[in-house]
Amino acid sequence: MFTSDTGALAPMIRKLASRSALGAAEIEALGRLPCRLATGNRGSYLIREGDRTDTCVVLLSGFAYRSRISGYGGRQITAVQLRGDLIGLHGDLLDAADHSVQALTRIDMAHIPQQSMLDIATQYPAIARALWRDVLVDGSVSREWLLSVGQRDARQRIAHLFCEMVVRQEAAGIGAGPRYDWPMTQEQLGEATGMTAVHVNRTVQSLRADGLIDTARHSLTIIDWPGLQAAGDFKQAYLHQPARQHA
Amino acid sequence: MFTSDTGALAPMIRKLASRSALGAAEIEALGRLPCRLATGNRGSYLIREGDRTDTCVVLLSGFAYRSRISGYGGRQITAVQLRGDLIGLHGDLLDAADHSVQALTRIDMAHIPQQSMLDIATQYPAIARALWRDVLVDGSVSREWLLSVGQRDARQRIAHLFCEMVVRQEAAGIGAGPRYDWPMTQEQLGEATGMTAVHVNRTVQSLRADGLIDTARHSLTIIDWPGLQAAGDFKQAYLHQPARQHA
DNA sequence: CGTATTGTTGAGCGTAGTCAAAGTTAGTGG
DNA sequence: CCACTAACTTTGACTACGCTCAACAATACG
Repeated sequence: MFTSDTGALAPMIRKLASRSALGAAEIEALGRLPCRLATGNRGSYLIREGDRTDTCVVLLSGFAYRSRISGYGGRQITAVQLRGDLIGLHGDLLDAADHSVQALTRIDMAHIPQQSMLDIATQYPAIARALWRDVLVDGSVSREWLLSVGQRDARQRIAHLFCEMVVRQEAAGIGAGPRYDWPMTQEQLGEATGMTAVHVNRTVQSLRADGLIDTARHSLTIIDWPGLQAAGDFKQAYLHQPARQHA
Repeated sequence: MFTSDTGALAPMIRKLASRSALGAAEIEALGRLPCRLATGNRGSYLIREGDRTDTCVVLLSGFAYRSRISGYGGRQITAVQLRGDLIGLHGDLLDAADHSVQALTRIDMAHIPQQSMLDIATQYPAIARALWRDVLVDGSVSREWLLSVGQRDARQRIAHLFCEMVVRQEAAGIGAGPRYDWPMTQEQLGEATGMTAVHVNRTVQSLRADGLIDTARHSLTIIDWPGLQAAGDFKQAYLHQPARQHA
């Protein structure tokens, strides 16, 4: 069931190691984690709200989003995850998953037994620190999203999310051009920013008209990076990542 | 500097033990954590954005809030913390604090060296699990706030926050009447819900007029608990706590 | 090539924001 | 203990950002 597929977890290890100091022993131990590989289609659930599970999931390729739905049917996307991201560290620590995670594109993922994660964290304090750091950064991103939705206007929200995705994709080693993968529909962009799809459309058009970006179906092209950052009130400190290289 | 003040950390231990299974050894070890006690006045900073610290803070009494400020001056309160809550587990795991934490009332707190927390978590896996669980619940609450601000209208947001504070105060063993401490001004309530103080005021008045609550300067009285829950679209599952007793 | 999904446009509306001032409560110092 | 001041709450009039509804165009996909 769970095998130790050498190299499969590389995207996760790369991410952890890029943010925390890990020695050869730790990296090797992470590589030996038992895991079960799987793929998912667009829209498929990695975790369903209410689920009880004893594994956690690592996204190996593609994009996914976390969401929760209000009692009146409004869906809020609370985070976007990309290659290397750890998802559902909750495992059996919580009674039930409090939100869903769904694939935004076709994805590859790995399931790792929760107990193995806890064990490896106990055995290697450096790994425990890396996992803690990872979760703390997720919390910081979550707070920034709340700041955006609570305090910024439509234009800033959209531009800010564009900036975040660009910086995170670069950090994850996905694309580096002015052109980036863009996995979300305008409807989903609205669910992430607390806006309707119609208003998202008008806002994106305004950013295009101002020469900041260009969009095609599944891609986002950055035309004026400083301008986009300014339009989105974007300061990348909250991502706790090294600065984006190209101007 | 750091002493092991027996019993001082009781509110934190109580909270951890109420959510996770901890044995006598773990509870004793938590009680032996070195800590430095301090008090703070309303408005004082427990953590300031940009700070670098090697301690984490435990709130022993009173209320505090986390906030981050946009480049245009908008302040978003991202969480409210009460007695027993762990604050700033980040310590030296992150380069710098990405948000501030300020006292909402006069508070008592304890500073614990970050390294002591990591050590005790390494030594006692059950404590590691309890701390993980604590952080995961914080994440769930954060997502719910994002859902509120992104998808719910003014009335729902305010009512929802009232409900959350009531349930959490009960869980923390603070008050149990229909009357609860209410530490926030309407201005702050607006900063928490992404609304202006003026609109908060009108919304609170509407909840009062509908016979759901009553408010006085520093207290909130629940008149119609089921009605308030309905008005706030409140389901407490996201708090991952036992159900509130009284109807 | 046909159909479903996604993106775009327009008109009208409503929730929440803005600005400004008055009323009320709490806190402070004489 | 009272007077004064600062902080907080309340009210009113007006504005505007973003929503709703509805239709149509373009694109992806089977």
